Amino acid sequence: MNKIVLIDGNSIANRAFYALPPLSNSAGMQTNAVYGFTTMLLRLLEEEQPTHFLVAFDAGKATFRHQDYKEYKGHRMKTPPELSEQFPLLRELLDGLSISRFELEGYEADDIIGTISRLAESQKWQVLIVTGDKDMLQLASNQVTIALTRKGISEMERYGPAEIQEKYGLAPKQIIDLKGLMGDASDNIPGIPGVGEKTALKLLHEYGSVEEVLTHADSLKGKLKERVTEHAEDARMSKDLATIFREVPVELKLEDMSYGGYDQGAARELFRKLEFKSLLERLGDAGDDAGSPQEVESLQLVRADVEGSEQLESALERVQAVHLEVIGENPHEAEVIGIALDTGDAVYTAAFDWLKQSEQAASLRQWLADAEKPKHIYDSHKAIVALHWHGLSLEGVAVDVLLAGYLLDPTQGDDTLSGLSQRYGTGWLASDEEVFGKGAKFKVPDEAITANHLARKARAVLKLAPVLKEKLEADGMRSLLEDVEMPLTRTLSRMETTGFKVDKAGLVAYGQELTAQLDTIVKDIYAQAGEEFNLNSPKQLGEILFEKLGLPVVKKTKTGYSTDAEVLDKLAPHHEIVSQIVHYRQLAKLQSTYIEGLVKEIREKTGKIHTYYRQTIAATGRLSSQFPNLQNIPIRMEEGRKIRKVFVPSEPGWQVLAADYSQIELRVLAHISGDPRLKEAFIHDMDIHTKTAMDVFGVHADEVDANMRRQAKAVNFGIVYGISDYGLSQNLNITRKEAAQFIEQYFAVFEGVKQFMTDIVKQARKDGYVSTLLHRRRYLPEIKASNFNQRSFAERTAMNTPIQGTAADIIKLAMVQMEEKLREEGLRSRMLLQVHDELVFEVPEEELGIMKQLVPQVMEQAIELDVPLKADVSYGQNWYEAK
DNA sequence: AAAGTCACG
DNA sequence: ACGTACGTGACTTTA
Repeated sequence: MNKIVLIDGNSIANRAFYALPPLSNSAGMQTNAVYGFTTMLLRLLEEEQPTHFLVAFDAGKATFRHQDYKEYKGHRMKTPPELSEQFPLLRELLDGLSISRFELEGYEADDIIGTISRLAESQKWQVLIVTGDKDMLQLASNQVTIALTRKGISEMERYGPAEIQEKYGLAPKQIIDLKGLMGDASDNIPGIPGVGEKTALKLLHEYGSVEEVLTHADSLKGKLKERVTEHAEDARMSKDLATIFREVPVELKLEDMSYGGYDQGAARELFRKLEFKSLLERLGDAGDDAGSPQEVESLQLVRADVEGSEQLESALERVQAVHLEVIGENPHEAEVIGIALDTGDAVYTAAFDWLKQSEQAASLRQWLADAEKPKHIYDSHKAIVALHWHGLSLEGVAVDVLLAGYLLDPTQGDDTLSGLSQRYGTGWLASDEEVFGKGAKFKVPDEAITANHLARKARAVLKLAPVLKEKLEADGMRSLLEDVEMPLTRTLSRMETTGFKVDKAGLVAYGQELTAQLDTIVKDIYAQAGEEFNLNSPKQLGEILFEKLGLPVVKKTKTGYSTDAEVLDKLAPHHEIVSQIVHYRQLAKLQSTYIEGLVKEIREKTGKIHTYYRQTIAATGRLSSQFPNLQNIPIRMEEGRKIRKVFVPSEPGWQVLAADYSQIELRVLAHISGDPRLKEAFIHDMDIHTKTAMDVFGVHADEVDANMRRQAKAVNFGIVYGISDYGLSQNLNITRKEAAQFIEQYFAVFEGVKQFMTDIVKQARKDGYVSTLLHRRRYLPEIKASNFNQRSFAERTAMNTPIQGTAADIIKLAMVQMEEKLREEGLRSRMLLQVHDELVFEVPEEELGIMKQLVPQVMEQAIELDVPLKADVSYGQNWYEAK
């Protein structure tokens, strides 16, 4: 069957113009409307596969409508020149892509489209009209669908008669009556004053048409009756104006609109001229056509939920890759919309509802949950968590290509499936952004399009898995993936779905205390400032401090005065207000992030907070925590630390148990550097900062005062961070010279550490990367930069990453082993959190004895180093007490 | 969306 | 001479 796509050229160009940033070519000519138009064209060509295609434009200023009503479109703003000068380009583009276009003096694009759609309908063609103009809905029929752009242009909503009925309760024809009653300010169509969409719909639902409404004007009440009677003529005229004229003398024949694809060479030349880089890439510039979207391999696609559940059942044993489409960032509240399974021969797709509920999907659900059925996947973590909340489980992950990609290069920018496919050359895959849109424009497209995209994702996973696995093997990270990261995914999922019980009332009560305190402080600050201002605005605060009160400017930011804690600290002696501001900042932080923020994250049903750990974010191999971040709950200041009191066990009589590694990073450093003195210190389990002070200052233990220990501690931090005299001087508030001396003294004593630092930088320069104990890698291309800053940064990173990363490796090992132990021993205790060097559990009373012995033991024995690892354990009624 | 700030290890 | 300590996430204001 023939299918024609009709585009309302002016409408779409307008939308694109206003929706997109003002992109321009090197000649300074704005091209955003053409660009937006082009991406839409390409998408329609690909997704609709039309046999015919036409773009209609408005022509001339006056149309037949102006003869009836001079003010028609009277108030409309002039088309800005930045847009009107894009129309010639647009025409050129359409010609270049062999897409027919049409315009006719005296008629608008919608009249042309109305006429052509009528002709196409009479030939029993399928018609898709693309526009931003709701008036066009009047053309909808069984054969004619209207795609309305929403907000931008990437999002389209399709309307047939059924959708119009659903949305307005009207037949397509009645759209004209709707407009007749309510008018249209943008076209300067009056309608009946005071009648908006609500009233108009009510009237139409009752009487059906403008004429009938007018006939029954007498039975209306009050003001409405008055208005309808008075403006009857306006209504009739408005309806006329809104009626699309479907008898335009279009000399073009339907056959003239046939579309048979475009010439790639011509398109390339056009895109080059217009400087559409991303579109050129899609075409595969530089003569490389392999990855262009027009030439993707065809897939044998079976919609298991609608046509082939039996086929799938018999194919299940051969499925190699699975893709679950999870919508949303937070898997604890995410929607799963569909699944795709790839055997290598065919891809089977299904809507999630079917997977979740259909009897036909029972064997598929079993297969998903079967640890003995290996399956490749992208982001098993997200899938496992999202599925959990729907009562489904996923086991038997063979290769998680997201994890594999992360290990191969944790700092690569784009770790989406599409990005990985491109990087590893396994074929072109549309990005989710292209298919779904992003931000406010995000929308799940039609089922067919979605199924296709999901299928292609499953295929992308299938192709990537062996490639990435081989690379991992070559780089010595197969075990890191299979024995650490993938098992950890399951452990994390369990921790997250278990969640941490929170005393909501306690949180709210503390919030009220803070509100009262904040109130007082704010008033005080305003009084001292002599005016009220937005304390949360660094800009306004800066004006008060540095202009009104004349305090010295310590530091500037890109945009103005700096007012951060360090600056305020220096300003404190100058004015009383400063310490108040510091206090305000502290409490405001608690209130917004840790009271209000956390309250929002408590699940109604369970009274728990479920964080989501991200396993593929940190460049060093650490985890990160989101929604909410439970790795940065206050502890350093007592006021903040109190927050931890609301984190309680989920069962009565249970306790919170926490165990943290003592000095794990310096112990790791002792191990990998082999420095004898550092090793010695840990073998004798000495206080490392005191020991450092003794060695650096050359004094006895009893001669180390608090200040010396503090300075030594800062030096140790500096060592771990990749030391620089400048950084240390900043931290200790001393001169760079003094800092440099400290460092020199340190290196004189800890020669092994010094050696390690120089070696690791050399190695990074030679190999281009540094590694952790478990062979985790981080590439540091900037280690060769000529820019001092870039290079220095890379050098510090080279020193820090093996330390921080190895510590991350170790606690990951401990977590996996801990989970195993709990299962083996049949313990009911549950692991809840990881905070980089700390694990938190909830423990039944009767397991307290075993757990306070077992947890540190597992942590300490997770791996054997040249120095002992040490973990301290504590427990209490809540997280605060476990200190 | 970026910048500034601050919470944690 | 150069001028930053390493790694994260959340909130608020502002452009």
